[in-house]
Amino acid sequence: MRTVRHEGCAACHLKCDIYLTAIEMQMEADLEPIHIVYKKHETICRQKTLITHAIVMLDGSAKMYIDGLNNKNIILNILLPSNYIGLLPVYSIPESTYNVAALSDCYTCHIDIGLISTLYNSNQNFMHSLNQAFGKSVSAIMRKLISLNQKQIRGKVAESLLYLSALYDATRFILSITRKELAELSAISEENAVRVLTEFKNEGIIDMNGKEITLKEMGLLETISAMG
Amino acid sequence: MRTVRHEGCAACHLKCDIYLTAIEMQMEADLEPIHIVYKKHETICRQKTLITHAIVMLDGSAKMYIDGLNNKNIILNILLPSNYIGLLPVYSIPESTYNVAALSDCYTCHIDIGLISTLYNSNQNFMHSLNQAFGKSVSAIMRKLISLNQKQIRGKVAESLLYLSALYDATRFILSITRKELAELSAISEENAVRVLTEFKNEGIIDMNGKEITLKEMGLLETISAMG
DNA sequence: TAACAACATTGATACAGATCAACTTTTTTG
DNA sequence: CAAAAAAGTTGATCTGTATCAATGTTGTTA
Repeated sequence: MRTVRHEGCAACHLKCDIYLTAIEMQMEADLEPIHIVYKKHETICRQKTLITHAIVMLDGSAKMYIDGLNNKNIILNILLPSNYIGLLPVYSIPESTYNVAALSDCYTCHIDIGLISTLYNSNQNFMHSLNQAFGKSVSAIMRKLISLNQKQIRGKVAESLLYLSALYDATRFILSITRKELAELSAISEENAVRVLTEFKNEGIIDMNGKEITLKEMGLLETISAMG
Repeated sequence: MRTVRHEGCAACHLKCDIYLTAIEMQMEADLEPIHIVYKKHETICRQKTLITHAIVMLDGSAKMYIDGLNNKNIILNILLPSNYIGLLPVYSIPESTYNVAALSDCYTCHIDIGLISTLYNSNQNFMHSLNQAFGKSVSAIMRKLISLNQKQIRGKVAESLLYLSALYDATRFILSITRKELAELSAISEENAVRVLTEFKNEGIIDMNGKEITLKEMGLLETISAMG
């Protein structure tokens, strides 16, 4: 982890609503953003700790996950640039309900949560954009509740592959996560994640060598995911 | 289902924030509340349908649940008087992500969602109270995600019993749900729900005859729930 | 670049929980 | 109030998935 002095924040301007809103409200001087670089594997946010800053992803990718019972975590989603971390206090949740860890080196910008709340309360557009993001994550979690509970492993893996495909907006992509993490994203064991991948490969549904994966039969994957 | 003409709404005044806020904002005249009585088993809110009104529970109890894959639903929680249904549009989710069905005859009050949004936008206290409720439900769902995924059946049933105990604020209560619904609340099969209940009874952890349940060893139940 | 750690893969085994089946009890309703 | 439907119960069986074990591969670092 490396703290970088704020120098203009060109990146933030491009990647986050907070800046635009602060400027609009003539509160840019209050921002005092802190840029922090996290190395791969470092923890960016720890479950059950007090949230003092909202964090904007500027570069890199990270996993959002919750602690499971026997060291078995569940990955909720993958965070990419312009995603926010730590908005929960706006909704009266002072402590984080999830962890975030860097999947690659991550450039982030931290902004005092009190200022976020002020902007939220005084700017309706900003409020709506945060509410929308929050609302989306709620419906996403509900979907996940169903799939993790009722789909079997092939359906879960298919869903994860489709999720990653949508995330990278490509049917051929380099897996940014390990097999173990793919398993955590699907809430199954690592061994079964591998097994299903090879099954899919043998069935011609995907191509795979190492970290590079190509989804060949999107329709089939969607069926497998939907049927469970 | 029976629609009742609005006559003063004394019950609503007592049971909901919306009224107090509307009065404060001098918008009481805009409320146009509709009182609807649902009979046991009737659907109050259907997943994937457009939400036009917020609904306040005035009397009775209902289950909030999501459609599973093979007609296997998951009950998220039980709703009691003063609980709200259908606030999602405030967070830019136009369609319901869940169903609500009456567990007993339910007296409800429907209020146009547009008015709720207006109140939300113009009154910070109201906004905070809705945000707080929304935030709480998010953390509750996250907890459920873990428990439904990683606990085994004894842990799940113990958790459900503790949930009901907290809900009714009593260690001895009449189960308002069937065994099948207890199973859906725990995301296990009906048969296993019954089996675990009899196990708990034989082990002296609970007392049970028919619908009446007494939690005798709260500490033990908490351990079982926490351990999985 | 050698040594070690992390990651990936495959097969064999064990087990928790779903499903099936048969039956009893309670509740609903014509 | 009788008949039918819904709810509750128990045992036997089946199956999907976790776990264990062994081994290969890739990546990291001293």
